[in-house]
Amino acid sequence: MENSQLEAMTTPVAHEPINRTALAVEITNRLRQMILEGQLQPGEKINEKLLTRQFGVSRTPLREAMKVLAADGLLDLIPHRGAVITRQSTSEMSEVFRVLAALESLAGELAAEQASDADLRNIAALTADLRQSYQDGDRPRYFSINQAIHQAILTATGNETLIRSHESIAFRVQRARYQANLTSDRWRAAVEEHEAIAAALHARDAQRSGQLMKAHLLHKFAAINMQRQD
Amino acid sequence: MENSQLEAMTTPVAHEPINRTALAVEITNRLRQMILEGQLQPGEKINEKLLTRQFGVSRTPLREAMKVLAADGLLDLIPHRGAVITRQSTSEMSEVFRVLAALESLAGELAAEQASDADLRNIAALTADLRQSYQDGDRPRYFSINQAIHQAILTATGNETLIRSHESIAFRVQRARYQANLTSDRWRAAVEEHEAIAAALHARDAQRSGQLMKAHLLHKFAAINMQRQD
DNA sequence: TGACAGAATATTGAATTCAGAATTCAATGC
DNA sequence: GCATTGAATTCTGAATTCAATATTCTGTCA
Repeated sequence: MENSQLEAMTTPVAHEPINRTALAVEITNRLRQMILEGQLQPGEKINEKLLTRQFGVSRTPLREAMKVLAADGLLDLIPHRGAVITRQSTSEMSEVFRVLAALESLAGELAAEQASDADLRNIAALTADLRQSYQDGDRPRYFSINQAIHQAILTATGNETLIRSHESIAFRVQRARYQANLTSDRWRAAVEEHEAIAAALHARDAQRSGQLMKAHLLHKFAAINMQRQD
Repeated sequence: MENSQLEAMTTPVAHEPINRTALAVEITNRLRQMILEGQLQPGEKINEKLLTRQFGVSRTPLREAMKVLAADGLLDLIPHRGAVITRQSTSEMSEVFRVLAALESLAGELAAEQASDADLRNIAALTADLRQSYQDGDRPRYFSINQAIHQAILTATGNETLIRSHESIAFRVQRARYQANLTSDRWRAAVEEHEAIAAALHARDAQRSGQLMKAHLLHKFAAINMQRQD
């Protein structure tokens, strides 16, 4: 994948052997990952003792991570009773997707205005890869590229605030179990939507790009929601 | 130990007792308030020792609060070098307002669809109060009602996710709002915009309501931005 | 004087300890 | 048998301690 741009951005100074970077941040990311990947199930209680053993750290950084994830809405902190992974009802999912659609719509608008030509070429290339992965029936690769495209559009806006707030909300619907199901119809439609978005961006049509992004997100929600009815 | 005596001596003012059951949350809120009110200036470094004395707590809950506020974008954590209050450049303000405008636009749409009749009556009443405060030239009251209206519209959407993410972003420009003055022209225009929004909500015109909210926010930013040029 | 090395000090990050609240579980009475 | 009480245990929240890093201070030498 074309990560060279991203990597360049995240390297301000040379030092920092990864292991040394703030333990609490590392724990926050790993714990978040565990939740997103479904290793920790919604409704499940966090076992501090177990996790500190797994991570090989004390409770202090773990608890800091928990506070952060709670602020992000991934955990519910119950006073004197611990933390539980937040449950996601369909209505909450609907809430999240409305907000996400608004943010990605804005991203579409801003990207059409602000993206560099290189950004657009990158997005176009990724979109071609996306179709290829669809034609190959390679789901893991498809999801990975799909995420990379959304990320690339966000990044191309140059709006750090948008990127960050999108990230903190998107986390909540990126849990692994939602990716498992993708009907063949929806898959094809999603690829076409992405191609339309790439075209709108190429044409620098902010309004259309924004509308397409919004629709894309709402369709995605509709598809997931459909599955969940089973 | 003798800590209580020491604290009593070194603590400038007698603070109200802190709710022990939610100390970390309490500290998070107080620290956030201090940043928003400008008691801690952008660019300023957090002095842990001083703050723990002021709050009468140990470093543990304070540091947890710092982590949360950093995740919210109010602080920058620099490894082994402490935390500094994030600066607000005009370009960052611009970023924030774009995002805020997108979120409030969504709030306008959703409120037009979802608000109860009681919600709408409440918003209409507040809008009338807003005009009154404008005619009275009562700025503090105007700001207070203005904020109440935005809050009421958000609340009327019933979308908790929207409310929370709006809140965390709005925090960041409330710092500017404390200082922001209001020209007489902008003041009148703002009142009229609010009346138009209330009318669109009353008509349950989601699209129009959303558009008006977006425009209102962007106008507000333009006004603040104008001031800052001086 | 001013630049530098290295010691002294202060600050940060994380582990450990301590206090208090919640949960478990056994004993008692009905 | 079942509910209730209260001690034992476990867990959570916060303070304290300890280790690592950064900063300041001081003395030396050019």
